[in-house]
This record gives sequence, C-alpha cells and structure tokens, in this order.
Amino acid sequence: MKVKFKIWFEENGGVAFAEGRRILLEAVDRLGSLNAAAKELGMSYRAAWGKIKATEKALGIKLLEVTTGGKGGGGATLTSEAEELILKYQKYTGRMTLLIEKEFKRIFENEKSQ
Amino acid sequence: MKVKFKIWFEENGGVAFAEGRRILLEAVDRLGSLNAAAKELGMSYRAAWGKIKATEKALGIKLLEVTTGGKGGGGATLTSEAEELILKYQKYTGRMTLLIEKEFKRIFENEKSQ
DNA sequence: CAACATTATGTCTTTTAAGACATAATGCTC
DNA sequence: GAGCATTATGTCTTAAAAGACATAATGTTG
Repeated sequence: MKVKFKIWFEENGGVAFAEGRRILLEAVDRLGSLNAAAKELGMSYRAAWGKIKATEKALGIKLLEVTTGGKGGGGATLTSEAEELILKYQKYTGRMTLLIEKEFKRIFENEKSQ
Repeated sequence: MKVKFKIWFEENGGVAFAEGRRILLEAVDRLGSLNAAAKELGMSYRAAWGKIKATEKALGIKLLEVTTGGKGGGGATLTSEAEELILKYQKYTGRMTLLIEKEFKRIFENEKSQ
C-alpha cells in the first residue's frame, strides 16, 4: 500500500495553483516562451495559456510579462510575483511530501509503534 | 488563498482507500446495513457497493460481514480489518490535516518568518 | 509591407469518472 | 411458498474535466 496525495491552492472556489502549473511556469522561465514551454511539456498552447490565465484571475496577480512580434515573434518571462509563488510553493510542498510519507510509514508500516 | 488537499492510498495502481470510503464504512458500522448507509449518504446502493468491492480487491482484505435474507432482509457489519483500517486512517489524516494547514499559514500567511 | 513566431481566445470533441437503471439471488418469517 | 429487505452485479447514461481545432492579433525584422 502506498500513500498518494495532491495539494493545491484555491481562491473563491477555483483552483489557483498546483503542481502542473508550477512545472509550466518553470518551463516558461527556462525557455522564455509559453509556446516553447507547452511544446516541451507535450501539451497544447491553448491548454497552457488557459492554466496561466486561470491562476492569474484566481490570485489577482500577473504571472507573465509577455511581448508579441519582433525577433522570434515574442515571448514570455516570469514576473517577480510568479517567482515568489514558485519558491514558496516548492518549499511548502517539499516539506509536506516528507512529512506525509514519513508519517505514513510510521502508522501503516511500523506495526510496533502505532 | 486556501490550501486544499486529498490523501489516498493505492495498491497496484488502483485507489484503495480514501475519505469517501471511510465515511461510508462508518455509516455501515452505525446503521448495520450497506443499503441504509448508501441512503443516508445520498448515493446509490450500486455506487456504495462498488467502492467497498474495489477496496476489498485492492487491499486483499474483507471489509464487510454480510448476511442476506431473514428478518430485515439481511445486513452488513464491519470486519476487524475494516475497523483497524478506519482507526489508522483517522489517526493519520488527522495529523496530516493539522500539519498541512499549520505549515501553509507559516509560509503563506506569516510574511516575517518565511 | 510581407513574413514570421509568438500571444490571445472562442468553440468543439474526446476522454474519463461518477452515477443511474435494471435485474438476479439470498434466506428468514409468516 | 409468497413476501420482504437486503446483498450482488452487469450495463447504460450523464456530467465534468481535459484537450484539440481554428482563427485573430501583435509588432519587429528584413
């Protein structure tokens, strides 16, 4: 038996942020373009863009600084709010992952200490 | 912003146990019948029975001791394995809930200590 | 000013999960 | 043995989520 979990943030009912969006933002940061990030992750541009917009709307912050036209057609970079969000999210979920798995072992796999 | 989470157990790919099944088992325990439990929870008997069977198959244990016929038509009670599972599950998820919410506040709502 | 690679967005389709419907089987009670 | 309230199970339908398709807009570069 294995434990699985999912942690996400909500703001007035809608999903605001979770793992998939973190991965997407990190790819944008690395590649400088939402289109390139979507390609790398094997998802459609439409889907990637939709997730970004949903988070921006839910949290009321801007995640991407975008340009269109010009050399390369344009691109996107993370705002400082996006960077801060990723950083905190990473720290938080990292710690939770450790705790969730440690306590699971303690209660479900170590018969003597339950 | 609020944190939400879901914790469940898996065994060879399939969902083995989670909150909905815990609630269902507790209702069976209280009411002495899977049918009555399903009614109380507003779900169809078919759905309730399917969840029980899925867990039994995934974990390889028997959850319900059932009888058919007789006065009242029959009924169901929890096996000791089911009772133990519920107990451990409660203990585990209770602790995790506290930690997940406490750490969330610490990192996302207390600006000075992040 | 045409080409280009991107962002932007509405809508349609597909996939998946959840639930509903229908029907059989059980076995005590009267 | 008819009635009853339950368990047992296959199949069909519906709802929700995810993804695909199509098309417009932008603005620099050559």
